[in-house]
Amino acid sequence: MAEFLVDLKRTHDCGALRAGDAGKRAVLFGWVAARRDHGGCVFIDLRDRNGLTQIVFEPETNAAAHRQASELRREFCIGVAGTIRERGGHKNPKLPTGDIELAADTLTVFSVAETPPFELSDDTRSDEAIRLKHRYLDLRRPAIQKNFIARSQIYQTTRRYLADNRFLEIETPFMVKYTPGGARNFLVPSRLNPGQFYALAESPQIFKQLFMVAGMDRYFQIVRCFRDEDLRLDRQPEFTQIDLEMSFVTEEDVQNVVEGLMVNLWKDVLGIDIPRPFQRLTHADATGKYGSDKPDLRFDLPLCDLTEVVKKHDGGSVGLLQSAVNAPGGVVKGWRLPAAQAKGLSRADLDKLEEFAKGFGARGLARARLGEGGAWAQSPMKTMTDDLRKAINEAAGLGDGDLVFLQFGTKKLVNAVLGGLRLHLAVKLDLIPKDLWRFCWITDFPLFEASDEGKLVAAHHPFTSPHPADLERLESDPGSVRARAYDLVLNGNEIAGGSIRIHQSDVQARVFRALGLSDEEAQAKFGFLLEAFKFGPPPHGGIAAGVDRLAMLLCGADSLRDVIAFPKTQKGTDLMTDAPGPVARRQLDELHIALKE
RNA sequence: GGGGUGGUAGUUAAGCUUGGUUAUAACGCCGGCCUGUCACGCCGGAGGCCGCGGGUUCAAGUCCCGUCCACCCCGCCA
Repeated sequence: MAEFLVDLKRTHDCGALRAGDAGKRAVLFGWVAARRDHGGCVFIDLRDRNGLTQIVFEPETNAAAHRQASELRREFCIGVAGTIRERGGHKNPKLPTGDIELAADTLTVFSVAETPPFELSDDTRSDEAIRLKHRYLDLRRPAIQKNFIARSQIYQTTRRYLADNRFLEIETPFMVKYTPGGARNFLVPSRLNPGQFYALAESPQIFKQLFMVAGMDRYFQIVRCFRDEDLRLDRQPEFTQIDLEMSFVTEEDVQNVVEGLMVNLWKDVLGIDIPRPFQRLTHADATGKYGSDKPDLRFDLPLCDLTEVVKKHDGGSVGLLQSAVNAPGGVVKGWRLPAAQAKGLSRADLDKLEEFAKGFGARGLARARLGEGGAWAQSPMKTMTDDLRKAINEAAGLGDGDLVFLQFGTKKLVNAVLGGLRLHLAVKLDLIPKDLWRFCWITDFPLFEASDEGKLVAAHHPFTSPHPADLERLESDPGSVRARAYDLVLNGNEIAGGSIRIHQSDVQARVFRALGLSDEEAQAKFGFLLEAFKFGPPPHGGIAAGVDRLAMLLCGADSLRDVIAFPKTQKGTDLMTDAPGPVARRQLDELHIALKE
């Protein structure tokens, strides 16, 4: 008797067979996706990662196999052998293999399966927690498998494209020295060095710059990074980046390489041609017009700066506006929602939006609906002078039935609220066109931003090169200095970020000083890099792109978790393995760690 | 650290506003029938610590307090 795997080798996968194969013998392996037992004959939908093939067991073909088939259940792993047959009048146009079926004469059950804990269909509505607990089953779903097939293509395309462009793939350590600043690090205790810790690398930043010092010229790596920060829909504590660095380049050179990569990815994964060059927006324009440094450009609806108008009218008798524009750095901005869209919002909806605004730390959300002759209805700012109201109507281009939202305060808050509102309502009112890929480079980021304590911190990282034209203001007006940094934004998602680095030690010293870092501190934190830069560093720059986010967008997935094989929950746990978990006291002792009582 | 949503058979949900007989349905599961289904169909059946702990009450899935878990957002993510 012929034995499966030994004599009966797999001849086709479950998505391969077509009408032209009729009459051939075939051996298929896979999982039982569905069973339809008619008593007289038994149909099995056999599934593997390539598709579904209908298997039919009939008593006249092989009575024993037919009997055996009625014992099959969902998710049994089986092998079948038989003859491929055209289905005649019973074709299934919904299946690529629907013209044929395999009339099985031989069946083996490799393993049985318990009833799955959730429905394994593509459109399963089962709670994600239970699917994560049995992730290996969730990963059997064709819709999920499709994501990982696409993700694999992303790796293939990236390696081919970057190799073609003379990049070397070189690895960097995950276990590194802790350097302060930036994301919180996961720490790894050192058994051999009591009281000492490694950090898991949040990025290969410093190492890749050292590759440039070493003359590697062009480096890339598809690399895991670790950040111990709170999770989001689009943020996991360990994530993958396409990290690259190039010597003797300007920002345009780096951007060209990345644009080429994106064009190749969209072509290979989706078969879509993305036009080049990508749009470019300065950071000032992006935050000014859209209130965000990662604007979704699939729709416009820009914000409008009303600071000067309000100033000119001295607050228009509205005390809050008056004090807002008189405060240092205070701005007033508005956002117009045209009448056609605004009519979809009831008064109760607007009240809910106020709660939404408060979520960003706003004290409220002033809004008005334009009525007859530019009058404001449903507005809390009753005391506003007609002059200011008219001036705002004109500045914001307000017409009959339009809604206008006003926000005042610090630039950061105003942009967060109105930019957030713009996005929130676009989703709610379905204003975002589908199947649109709006890539955009955000350029000219500020080099520094103010920390909570009012100190300057690096907006990107401390090795980012200042804009040469702004160098002279590094000491006198550091807040105005632009960085040679750039982000690639796609449909409102930051998918890559990078910069031209500092390679002159005098400039680096001035940046450290601006950051309030003494020579000793700089030496203690980044001494090895500064030391390396004494030995002829080339001008260089690079970028890192988030593979998980790219995969999410390319797959049309709603969540990063749908494109990561074994993702963490929002609390950073793994529901399948139950990580993180406690360890024995003995292990802690070995690591020289004492638990706080 | 803050705000919000949810947790009821294996799964997905209803019931909770207004406490009151045996907690309801669909899918799945088990048994029977069925030779052309493909979300097969028909008949029958089993399946529940209503997340957990406390409280109020004659009585709690339902009201109150606490807690755990999952998800979304803000802060955070150089």
